[in-house]
Amino acid sequence: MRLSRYFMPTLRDAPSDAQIVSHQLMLRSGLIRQEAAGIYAWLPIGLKVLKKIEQVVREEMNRAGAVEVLMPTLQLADLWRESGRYDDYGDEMLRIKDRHDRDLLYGPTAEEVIVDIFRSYVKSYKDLPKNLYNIQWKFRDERRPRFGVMRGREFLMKDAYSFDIDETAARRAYNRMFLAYLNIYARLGLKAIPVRADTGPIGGDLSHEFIILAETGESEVFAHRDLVEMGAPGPDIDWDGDLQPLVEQRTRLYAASDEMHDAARFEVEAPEDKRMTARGIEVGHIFYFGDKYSKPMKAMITGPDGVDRPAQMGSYGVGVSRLVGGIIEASHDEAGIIWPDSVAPFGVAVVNLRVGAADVDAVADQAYRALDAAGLDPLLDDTDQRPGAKFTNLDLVGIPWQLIVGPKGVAEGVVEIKRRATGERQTLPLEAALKAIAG
RNA sequence: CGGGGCGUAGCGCAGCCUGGUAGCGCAUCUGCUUUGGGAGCAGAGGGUCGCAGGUUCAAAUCCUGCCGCCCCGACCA
Repeated sequence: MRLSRYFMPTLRDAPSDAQIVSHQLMLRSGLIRQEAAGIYAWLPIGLKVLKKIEQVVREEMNRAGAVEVLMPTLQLADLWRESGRYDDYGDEMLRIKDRHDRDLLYGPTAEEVIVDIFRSYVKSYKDLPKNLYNIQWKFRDERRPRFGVMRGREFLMKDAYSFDIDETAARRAYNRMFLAYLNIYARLGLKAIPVRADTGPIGGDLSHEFIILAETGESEVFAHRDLVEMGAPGPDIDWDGDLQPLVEQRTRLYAASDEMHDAARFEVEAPEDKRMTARGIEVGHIFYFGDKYSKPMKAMITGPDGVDRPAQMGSYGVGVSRLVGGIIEASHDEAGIIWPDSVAPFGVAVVNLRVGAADVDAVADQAYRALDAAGLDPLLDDTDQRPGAKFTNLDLVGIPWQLIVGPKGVAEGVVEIKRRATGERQTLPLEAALKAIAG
């Protein structure tokens, strides 16, 4: 992409509405534009990042055996009357009427719709297990939207729903999601901690929130240090096998957010040098809720004994749009965003420092074509701004590499490369520079 | 939903107290000079001062109502 033809409106000053760093950086680097409280338009590079995160989530869900669908944003109120939630949900639900005066709503979540789909096709235990997910915009009319996309009213969420014949099988489904989530966050360059979450009236221990570590995070986490260092299980586990040991390895170590924290237990379960207190952002939540929806909505499964039982369900959410802000909170410096390679809007920026000088243009072009051919999705800065402005902007936007082509270097047959994350620079011949970036 | 704050050019702000020609920086446009970390000079354009009503000879400024946005708290991907 040529920057001169692109749309990447950066701002020198952050709009005063934005208070937290990720929100300021998202506005300044032209990722989003606010249209109303908690409602944002996604501009080109913001959209690219969002799509990349979405794709990571999709790949890991698929790997864990989930199957993608796409449910509508608008849902029928009647389905919610069946589950009993229509009246309970309150003002957070955006209610709409169509021209026939029929009650609709903009979905804040999709349990009702997925149960409606599931029940109309699946009747036998032989068709289980099933895990269906979608990545779709949700709307919750929050009392107080804030923190930019971290707490918007309209947000992109991956929500998965598992269906099983009994609780034992449902636990297996839960375990798959538990481990898949750790892999997702690891691929996004994040350190995530699964913490036990309140299960509400259902009870049991099958609910976890995933909190990514960021100094500016909104909630406090207390965890055994080994849990953080243990990291993700990786993609090459046997997803159909017994995952319980891998999950237990991680759930037996102490981890709690402030509302569930028990200081006395923390001291017993973690030796002093292993006790970690940090700030974080909740970016995922998984739980098992049995027949809470399948029972009232009559999603019945016939078992091997010929008896019908409501499907045992779980649901699993990842805040995709929230992760954009979360990654920035976890990874930035004074100059701007530092994207992990896996989600960066462009892999590398080719910086032409003297647009119009034939020899410089030629080298920049050559570098751009080579990086494009190598699949690095390069951005060619062919604008007529001064060098300082280009560097400042590219640092702000956080493109992982800069390949800098200037008249001095070209005269000597070299270019410069700079790694955004570390600031490390190297001056070397073009071929070597391309190799260093393309790996 | 309780408490607090703010709406003046695309962005950041001053002016309001004490009513009297709407300003500054950045950005934008034109020209010249510049060009390795947000250039310099000269010129230009851009505003129903959130909206409505009121007071007044006169309202960005004072009064009333409404709307929008932000922050703190209780709730959430």
